[in-house]
Amino acid sequence: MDIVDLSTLPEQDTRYDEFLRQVCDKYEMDHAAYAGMNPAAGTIHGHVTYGDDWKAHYQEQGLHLIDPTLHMSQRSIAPVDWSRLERGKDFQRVFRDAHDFGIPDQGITIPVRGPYGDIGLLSAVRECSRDEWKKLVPNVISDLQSLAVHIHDNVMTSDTISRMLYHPTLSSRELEILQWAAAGKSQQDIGDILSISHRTVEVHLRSSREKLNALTTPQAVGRAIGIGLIYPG
Amino acid sequence: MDIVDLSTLPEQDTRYDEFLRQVCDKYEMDHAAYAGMNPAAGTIHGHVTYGDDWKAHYQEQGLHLIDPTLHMSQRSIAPVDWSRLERGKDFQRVFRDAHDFGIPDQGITIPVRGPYGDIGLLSAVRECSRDEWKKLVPNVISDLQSLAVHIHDNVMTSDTISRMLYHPTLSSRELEILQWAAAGKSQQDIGDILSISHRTVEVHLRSSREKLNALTTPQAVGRAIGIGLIYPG
DNA sequence: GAATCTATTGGGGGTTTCCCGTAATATTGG
DNA sequence: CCAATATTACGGGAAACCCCCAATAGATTC
Repeated sequence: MDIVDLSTLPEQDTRYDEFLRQVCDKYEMDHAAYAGMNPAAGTIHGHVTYGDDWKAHYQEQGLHLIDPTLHMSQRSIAPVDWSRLERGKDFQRVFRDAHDFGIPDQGITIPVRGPYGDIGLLSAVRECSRDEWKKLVPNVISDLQSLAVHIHDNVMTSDTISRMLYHPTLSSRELEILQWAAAGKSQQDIGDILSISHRTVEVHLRSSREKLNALTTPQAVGRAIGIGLIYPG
Repeated sequence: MDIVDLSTLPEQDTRYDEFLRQVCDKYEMDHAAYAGMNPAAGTIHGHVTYGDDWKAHYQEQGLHLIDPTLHMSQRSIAPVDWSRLERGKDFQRVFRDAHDFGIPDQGITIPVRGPYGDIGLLSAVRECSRDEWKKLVPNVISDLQSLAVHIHDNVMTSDTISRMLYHPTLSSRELEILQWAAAGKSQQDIGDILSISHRTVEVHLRSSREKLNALTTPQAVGRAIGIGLIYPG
């Protein structure tokens, strides 16, 4: 999964970066970041107010693969305060590096999910005392929640992103066969059910995997269910 | 997809209903409703401040199958103001019935999604002039957004729901391995990751299949995601 | 009409999964 | 405490799956 820095795209205007800077100003944050991803499409894209040096380092090192703020937020419904993250190996790695670039480990990430498996993460960080932080968060969390929805909604409906996060369109045959696979049928079974060769079934499963960016059929079934394309058998 | 009225469950406390009533009071709404659904698991459950007569009518007529507020919100990231709904056949049907029970067609629904394909919808309605409504919404939308996340997070992590979605108990090892399978890893990969033999991995997958009553691993992954034991990789 | 996409079937061959065993340790219940 | 059950672990062999290739027919698009 590669990172795409949207600010480097020629056709991309800078309103998102400005938007994030305004968020910082208004809510007394040092930095703000938005990351959008679609596991099914295998994409990550982001806007940040961090310096270019940190952005470069983050991408070069592939820190997005281990970043605990991303991992945790992807599995949460509610906002995640970074103080609640596990202080594991990955945490040490990412935040030690971040510290070198002057980025604090005090922050919050708000996850927003769309209907196609897309996830938007709005993060805000601030270097200050623990007490100060604990007073600040309750006052801004509600607004940040709304802003997170707003920015993710905008990003997902913009042409630039929808081209990148194209949600997979499986053919009716592919969906039909994937649905039978989710129902526990073997390729041979499905072939018998649909009166086609099990070879053909395998072809459709393969194209389904490719479209869903899945390595295996179990993963494809999981993705398809997560997106709502099929139902659990 | 059947509806489950959580308030009728004996072991269910009434804090959600109280919560909704407080939302009404604080934000000057006539009624508030929360609906949680998991298309993957095929369940809908809800709390409402509407009268029992409307609840009964809604369930008897199966209005949830055509309710445009549900349909629209399921596909939206941002809150949906009911004034933006298409005035189609289904709309007429549902809101004509609702009107007979004293429920206005002026409202807003806020969708929240969790990592398992679960969707929470917080709706609030108020009978008032269009102008009044347009002034009210911007003032409360941010708070309602937060509340929607809060209530959905609570419902999804509550024991009540997990008891309703029949829950096989998979061992931590089985869940761990099933999660990796959902992430597209092969048995060999998983064995390497966990430093065990790929044979052992297969045994855990087999017992997972048995517990989930699944014939194949893709089906087991689908079931586990539908139940919320693991998340789509 | 040509190009493109989808659905279909097939061969050959390597890889993975699955079912059959065995067995040590852990946990639970009488 | 001991017995029953569950969990963890490993291996051989058969079955299923997955990937490479090619080929035909129908529908859609340009």
